[in-house]
Amino acid sequence: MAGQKKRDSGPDNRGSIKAANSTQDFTKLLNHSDIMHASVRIDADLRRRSELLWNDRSPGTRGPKPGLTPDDVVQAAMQIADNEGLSALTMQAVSAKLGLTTMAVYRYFPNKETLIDAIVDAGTGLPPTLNEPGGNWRIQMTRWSQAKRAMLVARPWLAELPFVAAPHGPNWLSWMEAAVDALSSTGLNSADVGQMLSVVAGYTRGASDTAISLARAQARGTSAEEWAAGVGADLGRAIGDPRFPKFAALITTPSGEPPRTLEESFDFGLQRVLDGIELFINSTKARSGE
Amino acid sequence: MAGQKKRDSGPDNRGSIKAANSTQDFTKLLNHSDIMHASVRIDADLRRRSELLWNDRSPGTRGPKPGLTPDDVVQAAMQIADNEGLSALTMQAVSAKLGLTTMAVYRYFPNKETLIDAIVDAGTGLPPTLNEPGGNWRIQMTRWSQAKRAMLVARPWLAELPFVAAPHGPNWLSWMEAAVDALSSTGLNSADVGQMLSVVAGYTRGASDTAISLARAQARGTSAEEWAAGVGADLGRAIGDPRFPKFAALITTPSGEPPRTLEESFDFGLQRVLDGIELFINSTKARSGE
DNA sequence: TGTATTAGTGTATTATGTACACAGTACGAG
DNA sequence: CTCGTACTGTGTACATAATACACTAATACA
Repeated sequence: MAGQKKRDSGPDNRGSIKAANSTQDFTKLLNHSDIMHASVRIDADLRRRSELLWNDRSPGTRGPKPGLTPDDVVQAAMQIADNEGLSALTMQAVSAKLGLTTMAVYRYFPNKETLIDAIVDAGTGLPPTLNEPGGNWRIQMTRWSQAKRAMLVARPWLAELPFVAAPHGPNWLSWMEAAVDALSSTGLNSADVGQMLSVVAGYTRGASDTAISLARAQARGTSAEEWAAGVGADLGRAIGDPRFPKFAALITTPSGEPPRTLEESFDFGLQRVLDGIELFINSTKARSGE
Repeated sequence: MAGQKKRDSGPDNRGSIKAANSTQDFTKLLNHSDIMHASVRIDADLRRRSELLWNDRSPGTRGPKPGLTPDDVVQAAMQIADNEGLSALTMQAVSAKLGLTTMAVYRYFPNKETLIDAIVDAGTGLPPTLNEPGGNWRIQMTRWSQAKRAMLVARPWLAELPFVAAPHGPNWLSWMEAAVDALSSTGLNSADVGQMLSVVAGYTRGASDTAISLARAQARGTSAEEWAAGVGADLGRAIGDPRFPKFAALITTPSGEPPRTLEESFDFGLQRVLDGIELFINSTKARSGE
């Protein structure tokens, strides 16, 4: 707590001051009309976490040199989450991997929550480059969505955390930037760009859940076959149950074509979503005077 | 462990046997072609949880009567999650609310994980009735999606758990049943119905994240204004940062119209998604004869 | 040079899940 | 009718984990 308070009250809070002035602008993005007051008290917990996430900690020249960088700690924590899952990510596991005592980790991150904020952003990573030659918004958003899904599947523990809840780190913002950039070429106004972004981002997140669940099972050592058999058996409880006739029929009716993979299914759904967006873009264009 | 093993090996495992026979059918729903083997070993952890979730525990006539029903325990646990959040849901809190010792709870649920499986399904509740007169698939799916979002917002702790991960309880299946029922009137084949379902369900889940995050903050005592100010300040870090020019422009450009509420924004996006689905339905109809 | 500052250690506390042994109760077989 | 078995609830004990606190040692600047 002591070290943390010191960091909190540092002189370096320009970010939040700047932001407070433009709060009302975000209501557009947040699409929430109740919140147009310019000087509401900011949620204290969020601000603290956000500052810890963004502020490069002041070097502080005195005393012994740290043996590690904060990024070393983040990398160790991420490896644990990758290899053994989020539940294995304990402060003791991190310190052991780093060859330190448990409490030494607290010199780098004031508590576990802050460390998790850090690995969420680090694990998110940077988006792929989208604006390659020959692309249009649709191709770019397809790549964006696929890349985001791949990122979530590669680190299934990311989806185990309350995700959209702030704080948002620089990597997360980079993903937003890339998508806004791609959607800007549609000619939509900024409100509609934000809207279309949230449609694609929403679909991407929600429709990745099944693949994320599989990835988590695989990280735990379960084979894809075992996982599928388990889910299948679970859903199979609908069969013969009078409460679920249509669903039971759905999963027992053979369809001619070979079944899609999870990824093909995601891509197929994504194209339906993009169809809907395209329809909107075209009708907006038509309406606003060709 | 002892009590649990007893329940595991009861004679009542018809569900899993039945399901094992039809595993290959689910591959269609799961859209995963790798998994067409009929007799793969089922993921042990999932099966145990699933059985505990579905099997009404055999009454067992001997001994003292239980003072409570399992549902009493579920209700108590849900109240705690509702009022104080998932992190306040401890076995001690549940037992205290019930007026029992901590270990007594273990007579009703062999471990915390199982209790959580139970409150997830209980918290999911039943879907609304969709097939009222004058509806079509689009109206019905709109209601379905809105209701599911409302359910998630009402119990934001549901989205804090790895959701799509099985086991799926009867209430969850009821939601599936309702959606499949609604989509059946489109004339799509079963594979496509499953596909459209996963598009709507995916969008619904993912696009609800922001509202869920707000709901969680509110449950914690943060006002909507504080939450929005915090998120706004957080996103505002993009302003002036050379890495995020487009995003910064997006959130600072004033738009003429009044901003949408979170709910309006969700609904608007949902209609774009349904537009895409409708396009697909129509083109499928056109292609297959008409 | 010495003092303030900081990195890392060691120990203690608290919260939590859960194993285990026991006490009391009530049904049903003898 | 009664006794043993199966079952509910209690009390205690323990392992894991987060983290507070006091301490040692190192090091740059006044």
